[in-house]
Amino acid sequence: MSAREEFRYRRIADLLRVRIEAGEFPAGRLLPSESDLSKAYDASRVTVRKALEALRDDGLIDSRQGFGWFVAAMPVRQTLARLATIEGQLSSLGSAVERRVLDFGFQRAPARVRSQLELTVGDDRVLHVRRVNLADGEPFARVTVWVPDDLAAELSRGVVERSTFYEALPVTIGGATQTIGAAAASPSDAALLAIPVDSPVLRCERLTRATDGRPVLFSEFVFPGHRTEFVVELPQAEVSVAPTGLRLVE
Amino acid sequence: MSAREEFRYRRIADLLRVRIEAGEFPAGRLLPSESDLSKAYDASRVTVRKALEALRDDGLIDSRQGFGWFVAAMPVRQTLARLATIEGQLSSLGSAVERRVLDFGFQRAPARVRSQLELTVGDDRVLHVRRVNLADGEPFARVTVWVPDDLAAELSRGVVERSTFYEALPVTIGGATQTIGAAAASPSDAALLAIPVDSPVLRCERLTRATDGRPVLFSEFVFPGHRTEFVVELPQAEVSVAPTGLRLVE
DNA sequence: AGATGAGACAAGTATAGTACAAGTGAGCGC
DNA sequence: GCGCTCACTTGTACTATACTTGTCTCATCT
Repeated sequence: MSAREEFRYRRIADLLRVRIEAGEFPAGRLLPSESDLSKAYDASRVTVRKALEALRDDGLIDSRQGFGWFVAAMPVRQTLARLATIEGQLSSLGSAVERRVLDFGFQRAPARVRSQLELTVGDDRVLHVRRVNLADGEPFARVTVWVPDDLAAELSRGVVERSTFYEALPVTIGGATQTIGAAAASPSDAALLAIPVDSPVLRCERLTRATDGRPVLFSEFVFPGHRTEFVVELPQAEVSVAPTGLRLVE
Repeated sequence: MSAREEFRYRRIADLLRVRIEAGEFPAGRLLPSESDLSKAYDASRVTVRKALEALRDDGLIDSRQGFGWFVAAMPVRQTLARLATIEGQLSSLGSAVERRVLDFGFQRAPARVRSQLELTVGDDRVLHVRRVNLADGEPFARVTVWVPDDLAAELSRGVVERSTFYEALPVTIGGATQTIGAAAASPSDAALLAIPVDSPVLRCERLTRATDGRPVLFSEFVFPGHRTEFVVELPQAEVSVAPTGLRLVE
């Protein structure tokens, strides 16, 4: 029994969180009533309430007196967190994550990278890092990253091996645009990922921007198709949770 | 057990919206009176009124005291089914979209579909539709869809060919979870999509839920890898809904 | 001392049902 | 034509009920 679940309300909160994040209750949807939940989880209303209040503190749900508990509209950050840290997902599942750096050095940016990072021809020196990520000793991704050199001053080969770029960069991440496509494994990627040449792979490109909109990171990921897949939550337009009797007065 | 029902007025509003958008009431046409509707839907006039007022807030209908409720002259096109229907993106880009239905019929759900749609072994009849989507005459997707049969009563082969499932289903879409993976083209898909066998394809599964959380649609998409890729926006602070879209690459 | 269980009560919401005021339009008598 | 009635409509306001959350009190257990 883990320390997190020492208390019943903690355990119930975790169970509810899983159900909500699994999409059983879309944003705006009412949860079962406190009395229903207390019956379902065989706990008192006090305990169920503490669990719900804990989830409200996390911003996952909200409530209105006489109405009920409903899922808050939030899912964007959730999605970013899940997509942004594939390594984190694996490590939280107990896998031993290892980053093996193959190339590390400064060079002039290839044309595609230069345009994506909005660099000029004269000022196009970038840090180029190519590495393989392994989970439990098995390769699961080949990652290539380009960083403008003025942001890469603090980076060393050791830092890149130990931490993610999002942690190592001296800027605050504002967002990213990612493309996901299918391709056939190139001979070099096939060798790195221990898969046959031309077998299907997921190929992703991601352009990450700082909060001021400046592109700070261009990365390419290649995942073996048989081992990986993306999960995307597609929230629908928010349902109104305003009281029906509410009306604007002049 | 208490699967708490969604609010009646919202359910009635959904039913009326479908009837209006299906053209049962042309623009300017009077709807049945509130008392008629309350008899027809076996609900009180207060409830019917709330449903109508919800539709008025959406700009779909309007009312005049002593006259009645009528369909608005220029009904605001509902932004509801915005869930990245690829067809919509293509048609908005000017491509001629065509849906060619290959299979259409009722059958028992395969085990995986049954569990995803949360059906029981006794109650597992589903509508199974397989089709090919074409843009400008070129195939760009093979789509297979399963719908619980109680939701498929209104669907016909013609409806499926003319409209998207999101428009045709008599429920309001609440959200969806989508997985994206890479695979090798099967012989049948290769033939349908006019690509070589074993060439890389994007394979997506999507479970769509109604606003009350009930799974209403399970679909599988296969896209040729060389022509298509997904674009995912990962904003961190913005509240904007970030739709996931599929983009054709040249 | 804090987590939990059980309950009572207040306040808010959705719905059903009823009643009445006010607006609309068709049909009537003139 | 005009004015009127009358049936029907929406707009609004209540009551009542069942259900919900919000907030207490008190007891029990570790």
